[in-house]
Amino acid sequence: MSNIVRRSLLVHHSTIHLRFHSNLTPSSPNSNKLFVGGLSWAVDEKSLKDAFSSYGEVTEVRIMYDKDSGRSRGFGFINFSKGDDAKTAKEAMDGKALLGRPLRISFALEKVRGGPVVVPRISGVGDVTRLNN
DNA sequence: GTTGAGCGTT
Repeated sequence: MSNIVRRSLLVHHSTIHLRFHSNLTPSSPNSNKLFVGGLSWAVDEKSLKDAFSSYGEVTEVRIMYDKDSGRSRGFGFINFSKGDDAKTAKEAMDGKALLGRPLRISFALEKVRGGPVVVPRISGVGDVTRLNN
């Protein structure tokens, strides 16, 4: 009888270990940067800074605007001087409404340009003999 | 004139 050809999945899963920041749930006040979402399209940096500067010293407030329309994308970033204040502001303003729209605050992911980019080193794939050494 | 979850440039 015909034998069911077993799919030889001997390809393992390679040894690609994608290491993220090992923190998929940024609930740690280790970062002083807060991600603010759910912002109204009428909210500006001044309003945010004015609303968050009351909980701590805001050193940086950045709202992402669209390059086509020039309207705010509805999210921004707030940089506090202390992570503790950021956590306080987060726990304090998260869920609250600003300009008629509820805010969604969470710790921002450190997007660093030219940061520690983890290069997946593929090993055991073909006869790749040290192409990257 | 609109829309509605998300993660950004100097």
